[in-house]
Amino acid sequence: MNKYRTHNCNELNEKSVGKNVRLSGWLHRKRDHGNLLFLDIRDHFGITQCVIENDEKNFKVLEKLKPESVIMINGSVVKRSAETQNKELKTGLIEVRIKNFEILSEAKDLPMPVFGEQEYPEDIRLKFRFIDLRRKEMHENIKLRSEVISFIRSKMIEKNFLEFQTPILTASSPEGARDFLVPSRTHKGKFYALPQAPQQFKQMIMISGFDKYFQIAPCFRDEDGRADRSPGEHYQLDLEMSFAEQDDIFKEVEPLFYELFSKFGKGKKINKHPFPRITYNESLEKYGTDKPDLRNPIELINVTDIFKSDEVKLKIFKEIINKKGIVKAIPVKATHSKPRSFFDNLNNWAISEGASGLAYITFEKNNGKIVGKGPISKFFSEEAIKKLLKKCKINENDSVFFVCNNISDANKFAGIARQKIALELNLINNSEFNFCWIVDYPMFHYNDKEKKIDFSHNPFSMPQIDMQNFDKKDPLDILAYQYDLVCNGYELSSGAIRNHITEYLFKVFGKVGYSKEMVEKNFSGMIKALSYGAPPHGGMAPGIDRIVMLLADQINIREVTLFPMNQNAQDLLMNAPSEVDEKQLKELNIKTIKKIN
RNA sequence: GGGGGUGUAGCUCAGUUUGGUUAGAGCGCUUGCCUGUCACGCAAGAGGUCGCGGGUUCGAGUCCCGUCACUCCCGCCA
Repeated sequence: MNKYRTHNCNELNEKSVGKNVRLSGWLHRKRDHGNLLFLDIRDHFGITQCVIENDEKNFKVLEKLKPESVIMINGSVVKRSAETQNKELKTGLIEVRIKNFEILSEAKDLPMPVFGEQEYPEDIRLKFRFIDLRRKEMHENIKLRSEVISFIRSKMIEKNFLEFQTPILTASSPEGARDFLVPSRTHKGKFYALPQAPQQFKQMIMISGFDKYFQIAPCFRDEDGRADRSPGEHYQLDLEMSFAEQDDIFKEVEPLFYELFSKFGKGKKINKHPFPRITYNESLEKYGTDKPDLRNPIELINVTDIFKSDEVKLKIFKEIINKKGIVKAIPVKATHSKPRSFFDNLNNWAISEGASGLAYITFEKNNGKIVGKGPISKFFSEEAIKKLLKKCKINENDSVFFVCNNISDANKFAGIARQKIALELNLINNSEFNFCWIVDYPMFHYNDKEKKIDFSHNPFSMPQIDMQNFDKKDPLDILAYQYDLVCNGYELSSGAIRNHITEYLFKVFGKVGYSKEMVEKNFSGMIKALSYGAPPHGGMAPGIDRIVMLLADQINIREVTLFPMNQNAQDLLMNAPSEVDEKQLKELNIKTIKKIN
């Protein structure tokens, strides 16, 4: 017999009545009636009510014991009388009458309780994460994370992917995020880098002839945190396939996600695969972002023409249009019952977001005719109103918001406003998962600051053009076999078909100013590997943390991470980062410079 | 690196707009009472550098300046 327990705290039921049992767990909650004491004992599995009366010699000790102390109790299972049963609890039909007990570990006064659903400051939760993780919601989230990973792993193995580990200490490479560097002791003055992703390794696995690979891979990027992005490290389902085209990868991944979200999505509706494919340009045009929330029914419309014409006399917009600006309309249905304050508040919100405001027109029927209302309606001719209604596919109950700026800023802000307005109007159905692929990313974009062409995504992606015609085309018009998987406005994954032809890779890098020599130097392993027979290949890498976040219905990634760092990339529990001994630094040939303020 | 929000008891928060007696409530904690609770109940009590520093004022939790911490966002994230 196990020394600590005969049953866990979720196991006992009516059939156990009369048995002598031993339970171990945390003292969850005490209810002290003076001469009668109820103790809820909790473990990973559940809660069992235990009871003791004051004629027992142990009564006084238990009465004083602090919550969250770990105890082992011996007792007998008794049936509760009908009126004292607790239907909420799986073990609520019985209780354990305590005969004797042992305190296995005593708890001090708690910085935060485990019992209850009260919110607690995050720095305290992080500092005492081991207590926070005992709390029901966190415990469930982390359990879900484990189940999600197990599910993914078994599905991937079923699909004949092989799971491999790749190095954690590797080489720094240009492009991408800032690296975490690890100084080398044996090679003084040189550094390893933690991998931002196993990108080059997974390509080499294909080149090594393994056909399909996956890994639940840690990725390290020295970037600042966000609610949906941990600073420092995160996990990806890294996968790669040989002799695969874009559609082959989609076909492997779509059912995986469909099944995963069906199984763990708490009954939320999922759009059936194949998931819609939306081009990058179309996504920006319609949703103002490359990670659209398709639960939001609003679609942006370009109405620059209307504002350009003499039918509209709005001078500020015309000036911006003359400087290559555009006007994006955000048509919103059924706003007729909204008070003036609704529109004013949105305007104030826009200003607080750094925009100059959010212009709008509402419509109503007057003498059988639809007319525009609101501050800027006077600038519109009857004809302009007609055109607007037609183009935006709306009627007298609706309204249109306008954003006017240069193309990229107009799209970007219209995209944010689209989501804000939908949230205000409750247009987003939180009981569905809406997946789509964003495809046809541009290979390059123009970097305004540095006045040069840059990679807009992964430099190893295959351009959607023959190598022979590559130089004939404006690089900014070249698309890549590069795609994202998006769900409910979150980017879940990036992926690409890779460029497996060294000569072509040199050409591509050449466009952003890398000489052949620089590519050979910075990506020597990769170039070498591609030079001895590389299969065409591609893959992707969905973010595990974000998947679990969506499934757990959380908006903060720390809620699904066991031991996360705070926004300033500090581990408050382990005290990382920390200073190290002078001796350690000396071995590494490293001197720190004290920052002078 | 920049912008917004928050900071009052161990925790959640009120009080700050309009400066004025001894800074409050709930939960938790301590003590006492209580034999059927499951957010047990009842009573009493302890607990405060109002984030920190400076300033204005007869007087600052409240006004001003600075600063720190946390958080959200921008930048960054091939």
